[in-house]
Amino acid sequence: MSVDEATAQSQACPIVQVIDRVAGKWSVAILAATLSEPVRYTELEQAMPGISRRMLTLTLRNLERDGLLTRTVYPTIPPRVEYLATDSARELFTHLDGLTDWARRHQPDIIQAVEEFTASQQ
Amino acid sequence: MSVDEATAQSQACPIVQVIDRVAGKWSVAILAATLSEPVRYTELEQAMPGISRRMLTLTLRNLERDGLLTRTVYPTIPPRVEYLATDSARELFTHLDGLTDWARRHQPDIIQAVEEFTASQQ
DNA sequence: CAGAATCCCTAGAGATACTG
DNA sequence: CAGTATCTCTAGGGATTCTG
Repeated sequence: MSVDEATAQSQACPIVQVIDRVAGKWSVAILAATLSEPVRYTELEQAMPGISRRMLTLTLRNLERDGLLTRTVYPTIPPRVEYLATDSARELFTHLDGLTDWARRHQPDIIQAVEEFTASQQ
Repeated sequence: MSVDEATAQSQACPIVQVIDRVAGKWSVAILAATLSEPVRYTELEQAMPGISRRMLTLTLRNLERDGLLTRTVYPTIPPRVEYLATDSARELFTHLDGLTDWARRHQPDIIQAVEEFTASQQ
């Protein structure tokens, strides 16, 4: 691939779109938690140690907006809201497996590269 | 996968590590441009329309630090510096193809989902 | 040519308190 | 229970200027 081709591809690049959609600090974790079964708001809050209500709600809204998550409200008292990943999100996750493998295989290399680089900067 | 399993996986999650490494605004584009041949600093600057020198240098340094890019200095006058993606980065990119396919296939769905969601918020 | 240094501004994210 | 509403802080990123 030439530099120009790379540039053109990067502009409307599908990969960039995927990354943008999933780059949030909690997005992947929340999707992973809702892949196989509906999960309630409070369950998610407990499953994500350290997340604030604000970020939980914001991330859920974004995922719902992008069609990666469905939000189902049961109008009971007290209210009950369940979140479930869509087929689209499940399919996305199958493609993430390749990346996961890469990360696992190259983790030592990366750590070493970072150490060497840091050392070379004194 | 249970909620707890998803949580545990998300903590030291390899996927999160990959995303963190590639989530920068210009990282993927720069890697793509240097995949097949060494590219000079100025060539990169011209190939990435809109990038500032600051971000170009910062992104290059991060990629170099993570072992995804090599930086070769030719001590000539004027100086000449070439950047080239490593094998590690090239292998990473093969795994990005799956994501690219997903993005291309689901682009219409996502656009529609966003439109419907926006509409439903009045 | 290939950067380093500086200033600034905004979006992402945390903490806390309030509510249908 | 499942959210809003504020306030705040930091890091990512842009614009501009300086230099070996």
